[in-house]
Amino acid sequence: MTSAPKAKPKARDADATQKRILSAAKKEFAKSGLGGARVDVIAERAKANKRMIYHYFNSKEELFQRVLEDAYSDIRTAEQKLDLDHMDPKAALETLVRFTWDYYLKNPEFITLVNSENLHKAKHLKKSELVHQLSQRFVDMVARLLERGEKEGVFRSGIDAVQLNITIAAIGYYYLTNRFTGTIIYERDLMSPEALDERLRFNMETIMRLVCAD
Amino acid sequence: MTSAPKAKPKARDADATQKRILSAAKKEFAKSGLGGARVDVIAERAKANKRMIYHYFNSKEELFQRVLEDAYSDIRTAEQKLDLDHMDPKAALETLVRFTWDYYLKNPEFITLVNSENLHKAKHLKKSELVHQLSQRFVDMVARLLERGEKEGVFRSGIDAVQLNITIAAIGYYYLTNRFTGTIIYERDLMSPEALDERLRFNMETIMRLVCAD
DNA sequence: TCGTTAATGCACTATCTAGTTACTTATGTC
DNA sequence: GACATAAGTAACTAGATAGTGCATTAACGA
Repeated sequence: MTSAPKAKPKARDADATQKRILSAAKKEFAKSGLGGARVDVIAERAKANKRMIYHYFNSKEELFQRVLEDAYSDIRTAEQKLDLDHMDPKAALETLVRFTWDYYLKNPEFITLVNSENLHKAKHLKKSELVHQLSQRFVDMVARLLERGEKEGVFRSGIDAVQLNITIAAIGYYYLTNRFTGTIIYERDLMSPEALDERLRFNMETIMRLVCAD
Repeated sequence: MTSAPKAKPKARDADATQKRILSAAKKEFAKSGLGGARVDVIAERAKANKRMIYHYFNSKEELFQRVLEDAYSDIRTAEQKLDLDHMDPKAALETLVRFTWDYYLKNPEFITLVNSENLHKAKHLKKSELVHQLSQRFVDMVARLLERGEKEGVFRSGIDAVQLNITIAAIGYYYLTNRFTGTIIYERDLMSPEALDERLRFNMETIMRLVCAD
């Protein structure tokens, strides 16, 4: 019989549904920001009912907060896995610069989410204890690296770990987040493979010149 | 007599009204982004009627485009006034780095507007012939500076003007646009006068080490 | 003084959107 | 196998929000 395949009763799976919602929300928030994101769009893309979003996450803002927390968790976890403590200082620094660039490149939502959160003065991140802890660990890791390099005489002394972290992030982040206006202003395709390679090389040079002893 | 000052007939002044609208729009767009901005709020803050906005600017998007164009015009005009061509190359470069930082600091709306425009893939800026021309002049100015410094032997050779421009902007822009999440992650007040001074010094060092001959 | 044009104001609408109410259906446990 | 609980759905609402229709009034030249 060719009877209409009657919307199958659909197996129930709370975990899977939450994951689908989070994934859809990440995309939508990244694309349109917190304000521009549409709850209905998230529901549709998650193949869930809008009611489910409120069932699991209470409100659009709490959902955003959760998406943001997960995004920070992901990058901080990946950074820890670099295991910089067991590398030669120069190599470790190069690894960090390259990792940061690659991560932004492969996870463009991260950048847009952070932008959106800053537009809202970080009011969601403030509430997250988890992010707090992860950040601490991250800064410490870079501080140890600087200390080690200094002791070995390959890094200059007196470099502040926070300023360095900000700078490493900045030179990759800015290039990528402003790629659309950048393409117009500089009349150059900033996203071709060659352009991306060139930028990574330039960034590497910038940081090594800044940090390494003369 | 204490008669109610009967809403005075209000002198008509097309120019002044447009300027008030543009100024209010800049604030509102910077605060909430294109999507989050409310036309009613702009009207109220401009002490104009909402009808006026549509009378002069046709739509919310066209108003945004105009605000954005004006913002780019302003910074590019200010840059030209630096008159870098008549300064010693090193001093000129320092001047540019300091100017860029100061401009972002004193015009925080500029940053937020650019962020918002990039969220929308620069579709408004694409239409602007003016911005196109101004950008060209700006890149040329820095290219001349690099050339001059190279000839005098104070700058390294082979530095790309576009990459340098992007980097100078990045290290200031990122710090300021992400100051809210940054404050949380680094557990440090990034906006105190001392912190701002320190950042400018760090940025100056970053750029000079990158550009100057060893 | 008159008439044309441009500036201004008010009230309205069509549409959208976060969040909810009230319901149905699957799942696993005793 | 029935009961309790959690997963899922559809239709609705109250409030916003971009954009308009239309009437009114100032400015200014003839």
